[in-house]
Amino acid sequence: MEKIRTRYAPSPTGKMHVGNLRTALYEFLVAKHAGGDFMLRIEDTDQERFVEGAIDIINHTLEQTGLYHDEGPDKDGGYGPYVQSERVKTGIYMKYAKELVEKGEAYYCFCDKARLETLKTEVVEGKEISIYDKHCLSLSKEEVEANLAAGKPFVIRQNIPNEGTTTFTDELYGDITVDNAELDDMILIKSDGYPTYNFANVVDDHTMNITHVVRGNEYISSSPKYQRLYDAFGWKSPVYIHLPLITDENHKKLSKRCGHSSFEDLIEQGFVSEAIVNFIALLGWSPEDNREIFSLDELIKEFDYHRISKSPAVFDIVKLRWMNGEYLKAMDPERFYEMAEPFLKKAITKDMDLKKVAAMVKTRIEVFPDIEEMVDFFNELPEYDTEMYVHKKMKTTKESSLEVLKQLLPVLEAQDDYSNDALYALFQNFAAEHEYKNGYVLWPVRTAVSGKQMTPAGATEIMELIGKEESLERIRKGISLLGG
RNA sequence: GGCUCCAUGGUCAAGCGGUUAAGACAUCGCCCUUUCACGGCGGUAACACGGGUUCGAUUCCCGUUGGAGUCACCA
Repeated sequence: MEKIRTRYAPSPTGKMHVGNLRTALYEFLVAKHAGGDFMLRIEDTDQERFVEGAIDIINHTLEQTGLYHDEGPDKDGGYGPYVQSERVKTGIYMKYAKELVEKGEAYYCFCDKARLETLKTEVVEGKEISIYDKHCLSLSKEEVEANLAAGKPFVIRQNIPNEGTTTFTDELYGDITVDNAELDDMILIKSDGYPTYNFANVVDDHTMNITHVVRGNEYISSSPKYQRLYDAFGWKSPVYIHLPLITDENHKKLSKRCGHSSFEDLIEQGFVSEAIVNFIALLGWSPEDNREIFSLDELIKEFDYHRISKSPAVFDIVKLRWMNGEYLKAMDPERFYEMAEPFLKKAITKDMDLKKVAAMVKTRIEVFPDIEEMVDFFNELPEYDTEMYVHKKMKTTKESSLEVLKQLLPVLEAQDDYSNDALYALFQNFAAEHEYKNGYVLWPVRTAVSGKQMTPAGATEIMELIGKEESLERIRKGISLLGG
């Protein structure tokens, strides 16, 4: 059995789209599950769309997500170069294109833009549709030579017959057959001498010995053309695995507009890479059991590509948030603190034990930016409505709260130990003495001391953190707000 | 519009001829609790429709409808 080789072949055009990341992940998983090799190849044949720094983003993202490659621009495995613009220089694409021309499977085309324009007839949803009319196929060898000699710009097109059908096989979708008449004579070599993606992809996958081609569903309709290329060369076609699309909540292809379409967006929004990887792994694939939390290593172990589904999946950010929360809860406290620190410092400028605050918040947030709103009251008592003192279950009212707070004030003033335990004991005693329920006294205290409807901690923990002076001040403020 | 693909709750999804049609997120309720959250328990909620095939269809076939993708000198 030959060793499985997959490749991730991104174009350096900007951020890492989550769809692309999922493709990379599945390619990685398909290879690694079978002990195969995962390769990185940069497809930069479109100089116009090239974005400076995009290759760094690709490398950085792969590193951050743990999708290490066995071969790539930085790791020669004997199949290099691994960047298409460098491969162009070796003449490989032109060589193979000419081979096709000789076989009659491709031909030179000298049609200019203006003529091509006239071929565009139908306009559907703003898109012009055209099929090349094989005009240049009828050129004689002499005419072609003459044009070439005259330095006339040319492209090389694939020659697809108008009759018959073409079939290719996808591992998931089975056999897919289309009429050849539907297939356009696509351009293999552009007038700038660069190959198109369509051509370079086939040539490279074959020459780099790729066994499994894993790619997005959007390529399914051009796959028959690639199949014809393999057949024309007499090459064995790879195993195709087309992945279902990832869509937004409107079931449309994920776009930049939705704000969380790229890995970078997600990281910026406070998600951790492990959670992102875990989540997108489950977008279009499910394990045999009901497990949902997977490390990358566990995914490698469990990933059977036959269980990839065929229907598109909505990218549900709400579920991602939940999953991220699960990762945060399970995270090593040290690492959590490190990552939470910037957000804590943004909300709390006073001197305070931030590690304790971090611990409070760890099990209650889903993404890091949640922290700010949750802890800002530590820094400064917010304006609040005295209605918050009213709690049905605790049986507190504004009046009862005022009463309790007033009774408590001297006791708290006399208290020097403001540790959580000591304070809690104090409140319990106080409650017992006055035959109050715990909540009856703790609710107003917590409200006074936090000014918030909900807090990541109880009254006593809050008081321990802000200290005696600040606690007393806030309670006095409460008393005065309540009219006492 | 042509072609291709897809179709189980709001979402991710299991199922691969006979099931009370799993599970997770979300949602709702209860419990726990010094509030909220966490956690625990429970509830609501799905096989798009119509024909076949079959003793029996969510499952197989055909059609309808719906959705998506694609139709570049972009990938």
